[in-house]
Amino acid sequence: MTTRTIFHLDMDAFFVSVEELFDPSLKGKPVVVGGKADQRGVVSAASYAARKFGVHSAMPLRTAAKLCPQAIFVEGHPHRYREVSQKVHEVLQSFSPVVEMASIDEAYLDVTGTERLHGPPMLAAHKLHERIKQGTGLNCSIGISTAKLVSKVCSDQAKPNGVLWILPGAEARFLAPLDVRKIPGVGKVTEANLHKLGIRKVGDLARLDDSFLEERFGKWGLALAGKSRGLDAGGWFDSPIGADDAPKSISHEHTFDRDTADRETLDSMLARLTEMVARRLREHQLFARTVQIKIRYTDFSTFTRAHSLDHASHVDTEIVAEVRALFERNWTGKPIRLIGVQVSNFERCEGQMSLLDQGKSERWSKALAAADAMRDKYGEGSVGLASAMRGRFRERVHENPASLPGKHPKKPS
DNA sequence: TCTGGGGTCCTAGGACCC
DNA sequence: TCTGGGGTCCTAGGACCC
Repeated sequence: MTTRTIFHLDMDAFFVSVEELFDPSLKGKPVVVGGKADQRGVVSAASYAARKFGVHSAMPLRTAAKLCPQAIFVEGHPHRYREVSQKVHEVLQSFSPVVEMASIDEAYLDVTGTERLHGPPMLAAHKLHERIKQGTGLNCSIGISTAKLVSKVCSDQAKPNGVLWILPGAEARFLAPLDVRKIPGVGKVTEANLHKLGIRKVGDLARLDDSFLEERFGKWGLALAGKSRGLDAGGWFDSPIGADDAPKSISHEHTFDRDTADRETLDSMLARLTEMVARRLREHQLFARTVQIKIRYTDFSTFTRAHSLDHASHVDTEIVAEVRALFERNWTGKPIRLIGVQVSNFERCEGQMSLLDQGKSERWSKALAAADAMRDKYGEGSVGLASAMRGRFRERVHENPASLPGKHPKKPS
């Protein structure tokens, strides 16, 4: 096997940079994307100016507001992020055919054997960097090595706006002095567990016996041993770039502004979330067998309850019936902070339906396609199951009484 | 400091089957 | 009468990532 050359490209402060693209006055200022300063929620992204105050992603918005009161808080524009991400993807595809978007703002490229086209790795990376800048107006960082994992760590070390190349054979030496937390997959919990064993640096990890790690951390420990030596060992990192992008689950969830035990509010939210989930199933031409709900109470205790249907479905009414049954059986009646709906266990099929069901489902498919088209044209709120609609109107009334026709006092003119 | 939303992968026990 | 062993599916929970 020849050595591979893997690029990992990561956009710098992606959400913030896109916001700056649309509003250049934000440039250089402390900007926080994720919501208003007093909202329930967490920071999605923070500008480098905001990070100086200790603000970072996943931090509660209210905490960020305390650390940096002068920060500009913006809700964010997911649609714009997707659009720019698509542009990045196009630039990458024009550069190399073997591309995998790992998330909205990062990608892997296998550029093995492109030397004649692009030159040696460092030159190729600078070329790519320039093309991304030209195509999107944004900065990125690029890590280069023989393995996905090392390249990812590399691009992180290269930030902001840099390129870093680890020569073949130097992987372990590069990783050794870094904190174990730098290894993708090692989070708070694993870090703490490793610290308890006196393991702080990747080098400490690399020196241990595989068997020791496997004993303590199972299958994962074995992968960890490989990772610490710069190998794409175990799980996702093992897979070639550009493999299998079919979703394995689809979900939507919602955290209420204030915890609620109101039947109707909860019911309509469940219906709405189910509609969104079912719609995306149809977009992917998938049928789901397993339906799951999620409930989080005021004290943050969180429960999931799942049930598998006897046949796979992507029909709103079928899924919502199961969602309601699960909710009915498992809600304690206490106020709820968050509810969610998830489907999984997908089938791509038309198969195993009775003729009667087929007729029924054909009619349904047509009706649902029409509803989907309506939503595309007039927005997500235009069509819905009856109870989801009730919830929507209630909310509109709540927000803005004047928006409902009839029953409201005439505006003074 | 009071904790979003969308995902992936792993573990583990019990059911069920051969 | 006291109890196998492997494989797979289902369900619940948890760590982690962006």
